[in-house]
Order: sequence, then structure tokens, then C-alpha cells
Amino acid sequence: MAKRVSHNTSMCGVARPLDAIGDWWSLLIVRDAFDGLRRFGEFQKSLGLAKNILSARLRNLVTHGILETVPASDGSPYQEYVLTEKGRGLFPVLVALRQWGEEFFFEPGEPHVELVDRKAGLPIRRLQLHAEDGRIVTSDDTVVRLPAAARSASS
Amino acid sequence: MAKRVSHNTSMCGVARPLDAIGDWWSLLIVRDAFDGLRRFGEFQKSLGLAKNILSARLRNLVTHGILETVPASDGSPYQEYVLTEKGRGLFPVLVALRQWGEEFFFEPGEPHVELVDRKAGLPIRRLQLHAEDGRIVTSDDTVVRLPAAARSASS
DNA sequence: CCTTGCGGTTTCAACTTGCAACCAATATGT
DNA sequence: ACATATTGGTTGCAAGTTGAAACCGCAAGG
Repeated sequence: MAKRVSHNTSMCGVARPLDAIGDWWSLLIVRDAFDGLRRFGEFQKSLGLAKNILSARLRNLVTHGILETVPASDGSPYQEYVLTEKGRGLFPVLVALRQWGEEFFFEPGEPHVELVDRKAGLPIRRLQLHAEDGRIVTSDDTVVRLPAAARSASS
Repeated sequence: MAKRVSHNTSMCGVARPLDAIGDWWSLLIVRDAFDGLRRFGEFQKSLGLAKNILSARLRNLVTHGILETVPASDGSPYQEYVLTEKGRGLFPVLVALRQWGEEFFFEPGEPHVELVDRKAGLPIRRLQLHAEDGRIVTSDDTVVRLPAAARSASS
């Protein structure tokens, strides 16, 4: 118990996010939150997971500032779980996952939900990586590099 | 044992990818693979996880077609693990996670590794979502929608 | 030979997961 | 007033998962 919340500075820029999210369920909760779900029961019905697990995951997401609880929007005496700014920052992660899923996990023609622009009703474009000058880059065109400070102390 | 490999059709476009990846370790393995790591020992040293776990995760990633084993690149009698096309498709997911991490998990000025364009040496741009017409959209501007076929059968 | 390095598998204790039962607070019917 | 349902949890417990450490097999080096 009393899990650490502050960032473990030994973790890298990919591991810290994963640690904060917690597990797969948490990411599905966040996805549902983007779809407008707010209530404990809504999440449970949507995901079909055990209540104790949902309870723990929601608490963890709140602890990490990804969700926050708000008193209630309708009259009911319960609380609701809504995305924080930080939580909304996860949107590209979910979109990237979804697009990867669409490309590799569905037969061509197999029906699947689509992410569409609300205004035009048309699908969202595929995510693309751009260099500073606007060129589209792939994983082959990039490297991870230490910051200047750390770099000067190594080989 | 004998885990299912074919897609569980009841899972959505976000859950299927998560299921295939397996867990957090797997994603970190894939990240290391993008950084050029190929050998069992390299992954183990980089991630510091138990050998049995690494073994299981690598096997799972191979089973799901994210990594594949190749005989050996140098003379050694061992095999190496390299990303498949499908595995390379995970790059945007990792970039999205990393960018989220950079924004919310590091103090301003705290040193962290950076993803840079190999040619220009400059950082990669922030991922952005574009509508079909090129407009930048946020989560508020999008909805998930059932495919036309399924849509006509509901409310 | 004997040892070292690599790439695992096996063993086993500790932890996590998740079903089911229970609990508490309000809402609703009679 | 009293029973009953609904919502949002917590608790108990069996089964599954994780991970540290020990072991194993093979090839190369001395």
C-alpha cells in the first residue's frame, strides 16, 4: 500500500507513462472516458470488469492525475470521474493504438468503429511523424539522443 | 497454455492491440528493438527484468507477429529478435507515449532523452491529429462511429 | 579438460487478479 | 412505515501470474 506517486527518476520517458497508467484496464477506462462515460456503473457495464478492480484502477488514475472526481452533474449523490488535462493528453496514444489495431488486427472489410471528425463526419487521417522541417519521417529516420548536458559527460 | 492467437472478434479496436502486445514489458522490449537491440542478453541488460519473464514476453511478441527470430547476424550460433512490419507499426504508439511523458512527467528543464530526426539532428514535431480536410482536431472534435452496415441496424 | 558466456527453463514464494458475497446510502414502490 | 431496488463500493478467498535465484545445455577459449 501507500504506493509512490512522484516520478521514479530512474525511469525513462516511455516507462514513466506506462507506470502511471497502471495497466490495460486503465487505458480502456480512459478510452471510455473520451467516449463520454463518467460513472462507476457506466465503466463497469462497458468494460465488464470486476468492481474491485475497477475501483482500484479508478483510484490509481485519480492518484496519478489522469482522472479527477467531480461531485455530480445530475442530482444524484454520487461522484463522477472525468479526464484532467493530463488525461486528455493521452488521446494521441489511444488514436495511435486504434490505428495500429485497424491496420493489423482486422480483415480488410471487417467492420470496426471508426474515429471521425465530428463536424465533417469523415475519418481522421492516419497519424504521421514530422521532422522539424515538415518532412514525414519513419522510425528509421530517427534516433533517441541524450540531452546536451548528459551527452558531454559520455563517450 | 496454447493461448489463442487469432483475434477475439468481440474485442474492440483498442483492446485487440493491447491484448496482442501483452504487457508493459513487451512495449519496452519493442522500444528497445527500435533502438537497435536484437539479442536476448541486450534486452535483459537494458530492461533489467528476470530472464524467465523476458523469455515469455519475447515468445509472446513473436507469436503475435510483432517480432520475428532471425538465425544470427554475426557468427554466433544464437538467434536474434527483430521487428516485423507489424511491429514497426507500433512506432507512433511509442512516440505518442513518449511525448505524453515528456509533457507531464518531467519538470521543465529536467533532462530526458529526445527523439531527433537523424538527418537534421532536430527534435521530431509533436504528434497532431488531422481531419480529412487537414484541420487539426482534438478529442473534443471527434466521435467514434459504427460502420455503416452496423449503424443501419441500431437506433 | 576446465571454465566462461550466452540463452534459456525450472522452482517456488510472494503478489495480483477477479468472482462472489457483503455492506451502506439513497430512491422507490405500497 | 416498511420492504426492495439501485448505485457504488469493500472484503474474502481461490486461482493465476510474477519474478528472483538456481539450474541446465551448448559452444568457444585457455
